[in-house]
Parts: sequence; C-alpha cells; structure tokens
Amino acid sequence: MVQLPMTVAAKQKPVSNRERLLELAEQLVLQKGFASTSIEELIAGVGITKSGFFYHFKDKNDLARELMQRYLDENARQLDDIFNRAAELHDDPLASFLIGLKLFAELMDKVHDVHPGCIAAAVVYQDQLFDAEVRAMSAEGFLAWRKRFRGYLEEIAKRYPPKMDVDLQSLADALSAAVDGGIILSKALHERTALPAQIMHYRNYIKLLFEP
Amino acid sequence: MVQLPMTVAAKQKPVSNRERLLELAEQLVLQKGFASTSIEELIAGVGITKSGFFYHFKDKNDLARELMQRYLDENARQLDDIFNRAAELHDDPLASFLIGLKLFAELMDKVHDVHPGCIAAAVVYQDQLFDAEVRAMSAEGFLAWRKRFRGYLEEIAKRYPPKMDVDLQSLADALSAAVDGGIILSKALHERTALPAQIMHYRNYIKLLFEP
DNA sequence: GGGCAACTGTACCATAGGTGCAGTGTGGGG
DNA sequence: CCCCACACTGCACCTATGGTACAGTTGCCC
Repeated sequence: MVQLPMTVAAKQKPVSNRERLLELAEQLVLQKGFASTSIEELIAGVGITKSGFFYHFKDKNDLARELMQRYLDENARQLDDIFNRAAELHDDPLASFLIGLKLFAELMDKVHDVHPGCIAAAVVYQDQLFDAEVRAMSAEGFLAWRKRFRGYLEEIAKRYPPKMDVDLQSLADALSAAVDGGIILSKALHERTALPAQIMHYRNYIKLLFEP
Repeated sequence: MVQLPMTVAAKQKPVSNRERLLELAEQLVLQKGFASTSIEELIAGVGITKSGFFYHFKDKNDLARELMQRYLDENARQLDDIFNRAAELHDDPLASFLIGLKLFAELMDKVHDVHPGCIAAAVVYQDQLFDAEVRAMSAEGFLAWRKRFRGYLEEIAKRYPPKMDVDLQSLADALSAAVDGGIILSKALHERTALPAQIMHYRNYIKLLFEP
C-alpha cells in the first residue's frame, strides 16, 4: 500500500490541470495529511483559481475519492508487476513468493525516500474527514491485498504444510500490517530502512513457516 | 501502542474538568482523528465554555501534547504490568516473552471494541497538525517500545541462537509494526480480531525463530 | 475577608471550505 | 466563419473553526 514510482512511459500530451491537481494533492496528503492540505495550497501550486478547482471536483471529498481510486489502481498494477515477474523467475509457489517479497522490499528501499505512505491507511486515522464512500474504498484496498496474498499462500500451503497451525487469511493480512506498520515506523523515526526491514521480517516468517 | 483499560482503582476525588476534557479528547481523537475533533465539541461534552478550554490549554497543540504524554505514561505502565507478570510466570526469557505476548493479544482482544487506536501512530498521518514537540513525543513512544523489546530479545538470543540471521532492533520494531498495522486493519475492516491475530503472528515468528 | 483557581461572557479576527453565478477565451466541428 | 462546449476567471457571500483579549464572577481555603 505504498506509492511506487510511475513507469516513465506514456504521457505525451500535456498533463491537464486536473491531473496536476491530483498529483500535487497525493504528494501533499502523504507528506502532511489530508486536513493540512488546503485547497488554496493546491490551486496556488497548479496556478488556477478556486473556481477552477470546484469546476473539477465537487468538493474536497470528491478529490479524496479520485485520489484513492488512482492510488488503488496504480497499487494493484505494481503488485501485479512484481509478483508476475517473481512467478517468471521461479515455478515453485513458495520460492516465487519469497522472490516477490524480496523484490518488493528492494523497491521500497529504493523509492521510499521520496514519499512514503499509504493513502488507504491515511484514511483510517482521519475517519470523519472522509465520507462513507472513501472509507469503503480504503477497506476495498485492504481486501484486495488480503485476496491476492491469501491466494499465493494457499498455493504454497498445498505443497508445503505449515510448521504451525496458522490462519491463512490473517497471515495474508500480516503483510499489510508489516507494510503499514513499517511506514508508520519509518515516518515517525525518519528511518527509511524501517519499511524494507519489516517486509523482510515477514519474508523470514514465511520461510520459517513453510520451508521444509 | 494501544489504550488499555484503566485500572479501576484510584480516583476518589471528583475528576476535574481538565481531566474530563483530556478523557473525551482521547476518545474522540482515536475515533475520528484530531482534525475532526473540534474544541466546540469537547466543551459541549464537558459542559464548559470556550474560555474555560483556553484557560486549561494554550491551544489545540497544547491539548495534543498533554494527550500524548498521558498516553505514553499509561502505555508504559500497562506494558510493565503485562511483561512483569509474564516474568513471574516463567523464569526462562523466551517462555516468559511468549507468555507476555499471549497476555497482550488476549488483552487486545478483550478491550479492542472500546476504542482501538494508538495516539503515537495517529500523529504520523496528520503531520502538520502537530508541532515539532508532539511529533518528537510520538517518536519517543516508538523508541521506548524498541528499547523495551530489544532488551527482551537480547536476553532470549543469548540463550537461544536464532535460526536465521536477524537484526534484533528491527525485530523489536516488528512488534510495533504488527500492533499499528493490526490497528489499521481492524479499523479499516471493522474486524476487531485483526489486532490480536497480528500479535499472535509476531509470537509465532518469535517461536519459530528462537525455539530449539 | 482576601486571594487564587477555575471559570463565564462578550467581542472580535483570520483561515478554510464551500456556494452561486455571470462572464471569458480558445480550439474544433459544422 | 460562426457557434458551442470546455475549462476556466472573478466576485460576492456564507459558515465553521481556531484563536485572542480581557474584564468580570464564583466558590473554597487559609
């Protein structure tokens, strides 16, 4: 649940002000929170007026909705990239998952000094600022991670019986927890290595649990 | 980094309005975020005027500072309770730590439907709402957890060589991550079992890593 | 009965989100 | 060449919230 870097491709045509608003908003929201990111700040950064902002977005919640959708789509795409690549590198589900986790940790290590943060998690601690729809989208994000990783884990468990009796759903959630917990640690302590380190601990746990 | 229930002892004298403001503020901040918790709401709940509020607190950041201090103190006290009790129940550092983690998970299971949340983590995603002092206190909270659990882990590692080469500091942080990640999951999905489940996964990891 | 803690009341200010609406410039299709 | 729609601008105005300033009041303790 972290913003990975954009593929540098695409984007020939000049970016619209709408796109630039979303881009800037995402950056600022992850840096300092949704409440502290003012509309005035956004329009000043992009160079339009308040009326211009409200032409594109019904209100601030509408912006949040678009931000969340963008984030979830991009996020899913990037996880596909990583774990499909991992599947190419090894046939075995356990080996491939471990490779994917390593790739994931490495990517977080590279990219994390830019703007660490997870939009879906950001919602959770600023509940009432967002309407029910945005909160539902945040929940969907977590459920998407659960579904994806539970799938991987079930394939692994079929071939490698786990050494302890574990619930695969909460084990899938444990990666979300490690990532979001890692982000919080990294932001609170200004230690950019905290996130990749937590992902690697999750990887260790998976290894110890399933490796014969 | 979760609010545990108050020991029912103490408090003969009538609670001051100041105390009631802090109590209510903590509840509301964990429920809906700091930005969404208005001063008007707090004074209405306690039954005083705005002037009364500003008599007690210089500004909203001052309230945040007091809230954080209260939280950190209470939190440290409760962890002491749990892990001292665990040490009483078993001499061996590994066995005792595993008992402590179980007690912790059980407590989170019991109490978590009341008001899940960690004030220290709440700060991280609402950065600019707080001044540098509050942010520093949040960081201190994470460092206190790191120090405490790193201590336990070092004693364990002395007696039981870990099965993998792990960094004990980030392994200590992994409990913070599991707890804060668990809280986020639990809040986002409205699944109160998510937090205790994540603590138990951390416990599993410790078991697999150190148990002979 | 003097003093201090713990307020109340009133007035006032700035910032931010938000609404409503009329007007404008510019590029592409008919 | 004209017209329309898109992407805005400008202006007026409203509300909520945090915050300041300060004078006055109440109740309890010494």
